[in-house]
Amino acid sequence: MKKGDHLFLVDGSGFIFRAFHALPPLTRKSDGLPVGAVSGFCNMLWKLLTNARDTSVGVTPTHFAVIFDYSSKTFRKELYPDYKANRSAPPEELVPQFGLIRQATRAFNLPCIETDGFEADDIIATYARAAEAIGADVTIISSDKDLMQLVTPNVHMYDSMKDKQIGIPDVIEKWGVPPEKMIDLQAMVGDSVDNVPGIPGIGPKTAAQLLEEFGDLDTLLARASEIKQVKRRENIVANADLARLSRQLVALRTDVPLELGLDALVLEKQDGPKLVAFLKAMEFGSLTRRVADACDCDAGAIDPATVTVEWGAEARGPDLDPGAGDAQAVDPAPSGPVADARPSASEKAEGARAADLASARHEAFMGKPIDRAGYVTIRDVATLKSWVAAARETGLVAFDTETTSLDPMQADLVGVSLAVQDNAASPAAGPIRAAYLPLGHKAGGDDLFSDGVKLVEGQVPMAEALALLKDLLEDPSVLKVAQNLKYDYLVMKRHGITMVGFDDTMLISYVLEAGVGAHGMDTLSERWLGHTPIAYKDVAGSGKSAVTFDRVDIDKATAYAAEDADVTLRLWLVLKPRLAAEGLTRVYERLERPLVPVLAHMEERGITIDRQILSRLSGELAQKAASFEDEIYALAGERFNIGSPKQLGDILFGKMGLPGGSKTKTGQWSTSAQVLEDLAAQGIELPRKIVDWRQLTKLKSTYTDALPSYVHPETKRVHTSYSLASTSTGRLSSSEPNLQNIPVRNAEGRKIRTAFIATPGHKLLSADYSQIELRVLAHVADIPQLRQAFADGIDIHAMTASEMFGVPVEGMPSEVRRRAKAINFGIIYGISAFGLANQLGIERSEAGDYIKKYFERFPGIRDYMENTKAFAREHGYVETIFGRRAHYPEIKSSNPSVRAFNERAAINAPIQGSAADIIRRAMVQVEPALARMGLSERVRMLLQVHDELIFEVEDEAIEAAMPVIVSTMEHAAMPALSMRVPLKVDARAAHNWDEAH
DNA sequence: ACGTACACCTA
DNA sequence: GTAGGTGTACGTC
Repeated sequence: MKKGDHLFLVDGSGFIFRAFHALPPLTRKSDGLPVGAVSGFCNMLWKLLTNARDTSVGVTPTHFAVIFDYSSKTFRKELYPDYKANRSAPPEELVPQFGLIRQATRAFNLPCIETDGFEADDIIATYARAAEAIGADVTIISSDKDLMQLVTPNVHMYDSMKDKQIGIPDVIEKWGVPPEKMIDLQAMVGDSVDNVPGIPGIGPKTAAQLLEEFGDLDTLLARASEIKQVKRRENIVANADLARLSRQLVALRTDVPLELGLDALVLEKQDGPKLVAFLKAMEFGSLTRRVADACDCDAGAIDPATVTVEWGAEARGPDLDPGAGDAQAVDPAPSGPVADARPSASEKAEGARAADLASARHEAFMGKPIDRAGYVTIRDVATLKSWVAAARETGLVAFDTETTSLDPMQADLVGVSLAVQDNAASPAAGPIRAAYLPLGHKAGGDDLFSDGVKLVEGQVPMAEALALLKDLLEDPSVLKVAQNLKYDYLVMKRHGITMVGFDDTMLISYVLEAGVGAHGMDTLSERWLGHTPIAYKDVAGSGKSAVTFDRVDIDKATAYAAEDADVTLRLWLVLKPRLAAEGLTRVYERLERPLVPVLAHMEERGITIDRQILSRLSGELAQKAASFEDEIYALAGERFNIGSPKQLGDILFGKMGLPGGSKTKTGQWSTSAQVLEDLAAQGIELPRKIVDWRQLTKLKSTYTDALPSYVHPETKRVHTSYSLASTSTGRLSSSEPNLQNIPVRNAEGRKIRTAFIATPGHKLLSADYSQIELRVLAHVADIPQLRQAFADGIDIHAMTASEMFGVPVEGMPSEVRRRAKAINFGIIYGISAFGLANQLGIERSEAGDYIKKYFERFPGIRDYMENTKAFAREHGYVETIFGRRAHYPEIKSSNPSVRAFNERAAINAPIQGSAADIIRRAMVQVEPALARMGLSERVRMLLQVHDELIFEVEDEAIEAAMPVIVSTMEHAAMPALSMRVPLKVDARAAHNWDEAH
C-alpha cells in the first residue's frame, strides 16, 4: 500500500444488525431461510466494488477488507465483566446470517478478518491508523457512533444505506464535538446497550458542553470543583473513576496484532463463477443476473454453491456466540435436523457456573424464614420514588399487582407490590426488601347509614403512582420479575402501561419441570423455598364472607402482597440460573417468554359472538331436547333425571334389564355414548334417544347458554384466557370460556361456530396446519415413505393403507383408508392394541396384527418409539425438536398400567410438543411479519386452537395478509432448524368461523 | 361450599 | 392409545 491508495473497511458485524432494522420486508430463501441481511450485504458490496465512484464516497477502492467480531469474550469483558452484560441474544433470524455473510465475503474474493479477544471496531481502528500513517485514505463502511472517534481528514465513514459520507463536520453536527473528543464524550455519556456506565445524569448535550468548556475529560475531572451546578458537580466528582473506566471501554485499540498486513488487502479481481454460484445458492435472482452480465459468465451453466448454514446451537443450548453454531450443509436441498443437543465447551463451562449459582442460592433460601415485619407500606410519593430508584439502581425488581378480580379483563387495580435486592449480582447480596403500594383500598357503603364508599386515607393518588410506575415498567433496562406475568401485563396494559423487559417465574419453572407438579406460586414456594405464603382466603375470606381485595385492611394487605413480591424475587434468584445450568435458556427465551405479550394482546382483543344466533339456537335445542325427554320418559315408563348417569343406569340395566357393557372405575354401569350406541345397534330404541338428548343438552348448556355470559360488559366481546403452563407437552390451554373446544365435527354443533363473527368491514381468517403431527413424526423418526408422501403432497392415510394392505391409492375403499387413518393417529398417541381395537371396533388380536404389520413397513417408527422410551427411562423426561422437556417421573413405576400409560405419553409428547413449539414460534413471528408489511393495524390475531390461528382482518387487507400469515406459519421452524418435511398451511377467510374453517 | 365422577366437546 | 376444559349430579364437609 502506498500514498494515495484507498482502503475500504466494512464493519461486517455492524452491517447485519443495521440491515435487519433498515430493510423492512423479510426476505427468505425458498426453503424459508431468512437472508434479508445477506442480500443487503451482497448488494452493498457489489455496488462499492463496481461503482463506488458514483456513490457519495466518490472514489474507487484499491484495498478492501470486511471485518467481523470474533466472540463476545474481549479484553473489555476482562476489564469490566458487565460490559455488554445487558445484551440479549440476537434476533433469531439473524443468527444463520452471520455465517452466510462471511461466506458471501469470501465469494466476493475479499479478505474476511476477525481476531480473538478484540471487537471488529478495534481491528478497523488498527487498519485505519496504519493506512493513514502510510498516507493512504480510508473509508469505513459503517455509521456506528463507536467508530466516529476514528474520523480524520484522511479517514471517512460511509453510511451505505443512506448513501451518506460522514466526515469531521458531520460528527460535530451530530455530537457537538470533533471526532478526537468522541472518546471522552462517550466515556461520560455511557451506553446502555453495551452497558458502559458513564456518569449518571450526563447525556450527550451536557457532555459536549462540558468538553467545550474544559477541553477534555482529564481536565474536567481535575477541575470538577469549578462546576457551578451543585448536583452535576457532586455527580462528576463521585463518578470520576467510573468515567475513566468507561473511557477505557469506549477507546478503540489501534494495536491489534494483524494476521494480514495492509498489502494483503489489495483488491483482487472478482472470480465471476464463484460469486455467481454463491448468489444462485442464495436465490438472489437480480443480483445474480447483474453479476453474471458483468463477469461475462453464463449463470445458467453454473451450479449453485454448497452453502454452510450455522444454526444448530440456536435451537437449544444456554448461550450463543455468533458463528459458534454447529454447521450443516443444506444446499441445494435442506435436510434437517440441524439441532444438536451437545453443548460446546464454553456452554458447558457457563452451564456449570450457573448450576453452582443455582444450588448456592437454593441452599441460601431453602427454609430461610421470611420476615414479614420488615415489609413497608408505601404511603407517599417520596417513598414510592425511593423504591423506584432502588429498582433502577439494581436493575431488578419483583412486581405483583393486587386487584378486585381473578379475571384480568375485569380487574380493577387495588395495589402494587415491589421487591428488590441490593447488590443482587455479587456473592454478598443484600437482604430482600419488599413493599406494598396501596392505591385503591376502599371502605364504607356497606350499610344504609354510611355516607357511601370512600377511598381509605393515606394512599398515593392512582394517576401519580401510575406515572411513576410507567417509567419503570416500560424501561427495558430494568428487569421486572413476576409470577404469572400475563395477568399483571394485562392489568397494567388496561391502565396504559405496556411492560417491557420481564421474566416470569411460573414460565421458568414450567420450562424446567413441565410435568412435575404445578407451577403456581404457593407450590413453587413450598418446593424451592420451603415456605408457605399467606393464603389469599386468610386475608380476603372465602365463600359468602369473601370480600374483594379493595376491602382488605391495608396492613393485612401489605403482609400478603409484599410477601408475594418477596417470594417471587426469591424464586427468580433460585430458578433463573437453573435455566442456563440445564441448557434451557433458549426454550424459555424463544418459545415461552415472548408469548406473554402475544397472548395478552389476543386475550385483550377478544372475539365477537352474535348473541342472537346463540339464543335462537338455544331455543331450538331446548325444544328438541324437551320432545326427546317426553319420548324417553314414555319408553322408560317413568320420569327420572336423564342427566344422572346413576339414575339412567338403574333404568337401563336395572328396571329394563338390558345387558350392561362396561363398568366405570367406581363400579357403576357405564352409560357412555359407546355403550349406548352398542345397545342402539341391537335395535333398542331408548339408548339412541339418550345419546341424542345428551348431544343437544351438551350443546345448549356448554355453548349456546354459557357463551353469552362471557361477553364483556364494555368491549362486548368474549375474552378467553390462555394458560401457558398447564400442559405437560407445551400446548396452550384455554378457559373461561374454553374456545379450543367449540364443536365442529357435526352439523348441529357447527352451527355454534356461525355465532363467532368478524367486526363489520372485516372477515375472520382461519389458518391451520395440515397434518402437522404426522409431519413432525416423519421428521423426528425420519421415515422415508412419509417424507416422500409429504414432499409429493400425497394423501398420507391412503399412502399408509397402500403400504400396509397393498391396496392401490386409486379407487381405495373408504373403510381401508379409515383404518389406516386410525392407525396413524394411534401411532401419534403411543399405540396399543387395546386402544386401536376400541377405536376401530375390532378384536384386540386383529389390532395387534395391524400394529405388527405397520412396524414391519415402517421400522423407523418402532425404533423411534423404543428410543424415546429408553430416553425417558434414562432421563425422566423427553424432548421436542426445539429442546423443550416434558417430564415423566412415573415412567419407571412398578405398576404396569401406570408405566405403560407414561410410556405412551412419553411417545406422544415430542410429537404433540414439537407441533406446539412450531405454532408458538409462528405466533411470535407473525405480528412482526405483518408489521413489516404495514398490516399491523389491519390484521389482529385473536385465537389459537393447537394447529389453527384465527385472525380478524380488514376486508381490503385479506389479500395482502393471507400470504404473510401462511408463509410465516409454514416457515416457523426456521431458522432454528430445518424440517425434513415441508409444513403446509390452509387458510380461508369468511364472515364467521364456521365458513372460514 | 367444595371436590370428584362421569360424560363429552376440541386438536 | 395423547393433550386439554366444562357442565351436571352427587357426595362430603
